[in-house]
Order: sequence, then C-alpha cells, then structure tokens
Amino acid sequence: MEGGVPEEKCALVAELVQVLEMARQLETHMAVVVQQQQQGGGGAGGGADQRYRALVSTMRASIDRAVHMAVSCCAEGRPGTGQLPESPPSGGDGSSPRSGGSDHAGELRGRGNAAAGQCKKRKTLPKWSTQVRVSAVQDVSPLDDGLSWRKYGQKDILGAKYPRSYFRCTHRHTQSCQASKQVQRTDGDPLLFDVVYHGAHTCAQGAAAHPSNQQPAVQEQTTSPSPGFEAGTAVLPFSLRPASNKPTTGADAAATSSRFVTTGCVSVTASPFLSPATPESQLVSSSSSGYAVGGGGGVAMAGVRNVPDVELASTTNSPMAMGEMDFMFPLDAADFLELGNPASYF
DNA sequence: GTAATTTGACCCGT
DNA sequence: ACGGGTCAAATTAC
Repeated sequence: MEGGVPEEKCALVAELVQVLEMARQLETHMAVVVQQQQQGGGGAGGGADQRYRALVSTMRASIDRAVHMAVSCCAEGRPGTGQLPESPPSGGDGSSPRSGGSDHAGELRGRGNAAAGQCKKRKTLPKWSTQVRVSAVQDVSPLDDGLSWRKYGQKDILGAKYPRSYFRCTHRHTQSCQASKQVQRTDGDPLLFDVVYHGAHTCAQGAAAHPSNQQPAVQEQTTSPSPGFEAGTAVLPFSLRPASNKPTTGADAAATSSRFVTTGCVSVTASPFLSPATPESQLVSSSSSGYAVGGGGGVAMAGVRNVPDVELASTTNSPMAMGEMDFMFPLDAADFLELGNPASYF
C-alpha cells in the first residue's frame, strides 16, 4: 500500500509538469509587465514586482523538485532515490519505539519494548525537507529558523562529504516538543544545505512563531542582512567541516550570519498531519516572514531583499502526500535568482 | 554553576 | 553486517 501505485505517481508527475508550465507562463508574463512598467517610468512598484517574480520562481522551483522526485519514483518504481531522505511509508501508528516516550534510553535501551509489539518504525512523525543556501561558507547561523534547537548528535554519512547534524527542540523535555531536524551540507554545493524537519513544534515557541498558521506547509525566503541581523538566542550551528576533519569549535561557525534563503517545504508524510486538531497542524518548515522577529523564538531575522547571490531550492520528499495537501506558499518577500530551467523529466 | 556541544557507543531497520 | 538515528557522559562556553 505504501509503495505507491506507479500510475498514480505518473499522474502526479503529469499534473506537476502542467502546473510548472503554467508557472513559467506566468513568469514570462510578469517579466513583460514589469518591463512595460519600467519603460513607463514607474519606479514605485519595483519591489512588488520582484516579489511576484520571486513567488513564481519559488513555485517553479518547488514544483520542479516535486516532479523530479515523483519521476524518480515513477522511473525506478521505488521511493527514496532522491537527493533527500525519503519518507517512511507511514505505517499509521503515531508512536515511536524509543523517542516517543522513553527518553531514558539508558534504562530501556533494550530493544524498544517488545511489549509494544506494534512499533515498527523508528519515527513516524511528519517529515519534510528544505534546502537552505548560504552566501558564504561560514554563513551557517542563517540556518537558524527562529526556533530553538539543541544539537544532540552528528554523524558521518556514507558517501557524503560532510557530516549530518541532528537537532531537536530545546524544549523537548520541558514541553514534550517532538520537533527535530537534520542538517547536512550537500556534497556538490558547499553553500547548500539540506534540512529535514521531523515533527511539529508543540512547544510555546512553536506556537508563538506561528500564531495563526495552521498550514502544513509554508514556504519562505528569509534573508538576514549582515548589519541588521540580531541574533538573540543563537540556535545551534553545526560543524561544516568535512567529515574527515577534526571538530571545530562551533563558535566560529556560529559567529557569522548574513544572507540566506530558505525555502520551505512542502510535503509531509503522515496523514494525521493534515488534521487541524492535531499538534502537527502547526507544522512549518521555516516559516513565513516575520515569525521569528520579535524574539519569540530564537533568532530574529528580518525579511530582506536584494540578495544577488542566493538561490533557493525547495524540495519535497514525499510526492505521494502532495496530492492531499493544501500546498500553499504564503510567500512574502524575497529576492533570489531563479533556478535554471528544469531538465526534462523523462 | 548552568546550559549547550561534542563524540563514542548503542540501538534499530534494512 | 551495515548504515543511520539517538543517547548520554565528558567537555566547553557563557
């Protein structure tokens, strides 16, 4: 059942391709309109135009990613071949063997409670991913998404040049917040990071960050200009060193901050996630602009513009879930270069 | 002194 | 058996 019917996936691909084409057309149209406005002497609406274009580009990027992932599933008949971790089949159970309730692994480290019996997967929390690009190798703190994360592990991944860092909500124990995320620098592009979120923030900061946002997926581009950036509670950076190197202090990695673009996500794997009645409904990846401003969470990041060397790419890691999602992008403001045209999908 | 990070070891799924 | 995810003691920073 969870394997996904190939036909269904192909249909999804076709649908996505169609949407992508529409986005392209819209983008082209926007370009023409903007050009006409500029020739007409209009200078005031430039910012808005750029935002519109950014929106379209973001749409394209997201769709592009989704199509690629769907295609990979379609072509190979199996999930998980994308560049990002694939979502689990979502067995349907809401409990996790270990992290769910038994944090005292020291005592219960034995085999995840055989009594539970039903526990199959390590995690069944909703999962979605984003890619974050920084403008410089040192710019890692921008990966802060406004929420407080605590690093609990780092591991070298087979075949990956850089280690993967594991974070979980600072309030995990105090407020039983199950949110966690994994951050890993991509091999090919040192400035690009894959961020995979697991679970929604059920803690106070999560609610504060998204007071009224009940959308499962939020896409965003946020940039933090070096001068105006104020780091409140620094959220944990992660080592950017190659896996083979010695650990860095982390301080240097956290020291800088500048512009970045993050795009959020999109897909979620667990169906309960969609229910507004569940905590998961507060899911967000990196949230819409302004959510972090004001110090509710961890780092305040103001929306910015004019970032010449950033680009974004959003990813979806569960094409199957997309059809059921609202899939909206409440983009606010952003400036980024559009991605190149997607390659042929088939 | 407290909190966060590092890192080796353990656990689990494939 | 292997690789990824998590834990927790030790270390470091504030």
